[in-house]
Amino acid sequence: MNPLEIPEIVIRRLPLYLRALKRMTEEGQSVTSSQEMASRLGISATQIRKDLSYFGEFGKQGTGYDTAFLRAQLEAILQVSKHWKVAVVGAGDLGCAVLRYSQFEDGGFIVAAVFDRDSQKIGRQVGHYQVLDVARLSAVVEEQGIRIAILAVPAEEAQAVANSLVEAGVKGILSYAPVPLELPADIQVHYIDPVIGLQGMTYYLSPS
Amino acid sequence: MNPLEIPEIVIRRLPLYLRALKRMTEEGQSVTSSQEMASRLGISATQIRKDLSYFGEFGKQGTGYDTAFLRAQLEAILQVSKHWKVAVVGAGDLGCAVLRYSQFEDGGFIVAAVFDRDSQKIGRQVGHYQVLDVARLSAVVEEQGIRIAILAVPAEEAQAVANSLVEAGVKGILSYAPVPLELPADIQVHYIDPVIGLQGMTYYLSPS
DNA sequence: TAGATTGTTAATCGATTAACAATC
DNA sequence: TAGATTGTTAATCGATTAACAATC
Repeated sequence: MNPLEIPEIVIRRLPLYLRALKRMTEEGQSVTSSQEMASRLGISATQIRKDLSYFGEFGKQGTGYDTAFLRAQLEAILQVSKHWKVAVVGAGDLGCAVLRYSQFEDGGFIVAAVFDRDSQKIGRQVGHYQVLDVARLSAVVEEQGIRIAILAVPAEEAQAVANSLVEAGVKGILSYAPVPLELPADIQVHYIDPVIGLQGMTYYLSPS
Repeated sequence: MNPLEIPEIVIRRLPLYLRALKRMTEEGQSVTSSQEMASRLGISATQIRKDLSYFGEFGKQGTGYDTAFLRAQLEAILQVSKHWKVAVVGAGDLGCAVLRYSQFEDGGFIVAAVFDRDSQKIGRQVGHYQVLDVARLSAVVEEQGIRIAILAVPAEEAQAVANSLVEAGVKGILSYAPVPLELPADIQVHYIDPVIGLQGMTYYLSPS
């Protein structure tokens, strides 16, 4: 089965399955079922089984799934069995919060470098990292073979920084900047914008 | 047309349209077209017109849309013409970054209270806010009529805090905690998890 | 008028789900 | 064996898109 044929929406659900399985293995639970995962995640059991079936047969009829095995399979599929180096651009409040957020490491990512353009911040220590001059971005990204970046710069700078990142070899960008980036089609981009999330909720709230 | 019939996926795109229109009006652009918005947002022009048509006829054939008018319409539809009070729970790195994030106010939200359970943090000043004891959460949320909360507490505490919030009258929760919340069906929940976002990208990256 | 662009219909495309044989 | 649960097919459901009349 050609991986290119797997719907992106399926791929986007796999990390949720993986997160649930991690928790189960950490809590010592060795077996689960599509039914149980479904009730935890609020996704139908059929959909979970269908999603997994794109990649292989991981369960046993009558029994369910071995949590550790399925977890390892999903980590392999998502390519997070090993850690990816990540560059963080922008050492403001948000960038710093990102640096101190331990979940990245658990999830398969290690911050390899932090950049800012503000001379006030360059050289400072944040968490275990020293903030580097964004002028060195290309050089460091290339040297270290960094493929993933987290963008935590103001909206006005986001496109320019994203361009530099891509030019330096970055293939995936997680952007916190509230602006749609224009990048080559082969670059993976994911946006995080809390305001967009909130505005999608207020529609459903009765007016106050 | 019954608002309940409008697909959620349509509602979720409206904030993106709104954001683009805001930018246009701020830049002095008075007219746009579905075509132009499409190319900015990476969404098809047909889809944008279809989405808008659920709510009315906002454009002029041959001309396009008045940016200020359409912006105002979308703000009304999404109910963000006025500001919503928001409670932030958790005054760690992430909570503090949220407090200093100016986009919320532009987007229609005002932080009305900040809570933490750590006595080290209670009473401290963060941005313009004083951190309150989470024990006072119910009382303050009820008093102030707060309907929306941002959850920035550790995974283990998230469900319990969410329960308190809902009991106190909160109807929408934006959660940064990496755990699926179990809440009544009428409560709006939106999750933000950067790790989930990154793991959905690594699938597509060639192994390093 | 000619050109542009909307709003909408119908066709297409894709995702979800119900049902069930296989089998542990 | 009986009960449980998988993997998969086919049917259903829903979202996107192509096409175009309406009209500014």
